[in-house]
Amino acid sequence: MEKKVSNHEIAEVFNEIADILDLKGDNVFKIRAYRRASQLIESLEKPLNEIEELESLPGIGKELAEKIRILLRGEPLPTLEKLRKEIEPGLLQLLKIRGLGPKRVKTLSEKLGVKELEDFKRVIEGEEILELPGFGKKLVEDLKKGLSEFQEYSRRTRLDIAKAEAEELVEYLGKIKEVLKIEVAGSLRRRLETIGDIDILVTGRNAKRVMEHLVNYPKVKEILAQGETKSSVVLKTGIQVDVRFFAPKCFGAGLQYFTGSKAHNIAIRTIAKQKGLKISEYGVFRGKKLVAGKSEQEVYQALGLDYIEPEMREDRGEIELAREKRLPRLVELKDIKADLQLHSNWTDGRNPIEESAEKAKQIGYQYIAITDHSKSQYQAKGLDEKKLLEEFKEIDNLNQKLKGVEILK
DNA sequence: GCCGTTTTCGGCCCGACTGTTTTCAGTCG
Ligand SMILES: Nc1nc2c(ncn2[C@H]2C[C@H](O)[C@@H](COP(=O)(O)OP(=O)(O)OP(=O)(O)O)O2)c(=O)[nH]1
Ligand SMILES: [Mg+2]
Ligand SMILES: [Mg+2]
Repeated sequence: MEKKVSNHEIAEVFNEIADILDLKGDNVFKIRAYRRASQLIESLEKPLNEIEELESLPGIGKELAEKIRILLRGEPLPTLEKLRKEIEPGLLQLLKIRGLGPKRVKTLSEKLGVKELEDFKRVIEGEEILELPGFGKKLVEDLKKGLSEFQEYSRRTRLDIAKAEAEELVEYLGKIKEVLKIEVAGSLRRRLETIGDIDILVTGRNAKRVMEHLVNYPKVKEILAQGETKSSVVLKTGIQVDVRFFAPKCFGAGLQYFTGSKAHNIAIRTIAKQKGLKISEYGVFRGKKLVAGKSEQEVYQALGLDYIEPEMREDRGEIELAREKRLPRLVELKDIKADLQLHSNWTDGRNPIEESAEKAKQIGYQYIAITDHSKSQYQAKGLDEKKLLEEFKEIDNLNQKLKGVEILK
């Protein structure tokens, strides 16, 4: 039987290639091409082996398509095999430590013979490291913190957990009068399933005051950076929070930037450039003149694009659709008309049927279906014939009683 | 490595914060 190679595995390969090239100091644009491909593949819903024309994917050309085909066949990739021999493989994990990028890892490797994590743990406690160019006392202290976070926390957080954490922080931030408006941005706003960090955008009168308020949040464990427009902290849960402050006149451009994704940003900035414009988080500019920035709609409009919902901003073809006015309408909560899979407290469900029906009506459902287990599922308190008929009777009665929602059985 | 109604070669997004820097590299968003 043929071994199935997942999109994730292929994305990992391209990311590893990018990391190795980075350590070797290779061409930054080539590295970006590998990283972009990795990100794209990670975000695809369809398995790569079901995609007819790999070259039609944005950022996938002849070379990468061929490499994907090799990997899909389950064969080793010569490029990767060769690159792996050129560096110490143990160095790759060091890149995940905050504060350690390719240049510093390279220095540690060349000057102190660091080959892997264990070596780094040793030299970070020693004196030699302070002799290295660019490695001062403060940096070494920061790297120690980066190391302990790397060992302590998992890399990404589930959306629901991050969302709750973000809402709590937003409420706290809003307490001071200098804050006018707060928006959650980044992958949380794009509703990815997992979140790398919480990105929050604030507008108001006094940036300094806002940043002071942020670092005084009781759940802050560590301050990574605190500047005039941008600060980063780590919460006690290990989740990182990035906060950016903007004046109201560039709030839209700021939100557009901070929502991302990175690939989407690069794509729209490239389009702007072709049109003789420049986009940054401060607005859309023609020369020095600000032409858009108050709202996100303005930003997209300035590029001749329809507004793109955050959930679609992944540079997977949404920009082309926006240009052609062919973007799909996303399903919203109000579009959901029914729930056809509900258990009740007649079996293993938590709520009485009436409560579920009332709630359904409240959130705008037209009908629900009760699908309790039958007696073949005795471990889930499945109903026998007699009980089932009794339940049907209750449902009939409820349907008489309740208006505006129907219960199916 | 990718890409193109300005290009098939020569570009490739733009900016903030920090430390050790005497003018900016490195890392990160
Ligand atoms: N233009 C531009 N914007 C960037 C870049 N890196 C990050 N951004 C913007 C877009 C991102 O969505 C946003 C927040 O950065 P993050 O690193 O937190 O990424 P994001 O939240 O998308 O994903 P995450 O779940 O945190 O890994 O900042 C960049 O290199 N260029
Ligand atoms: Mg983020
Ligand atoms: Mg972030």
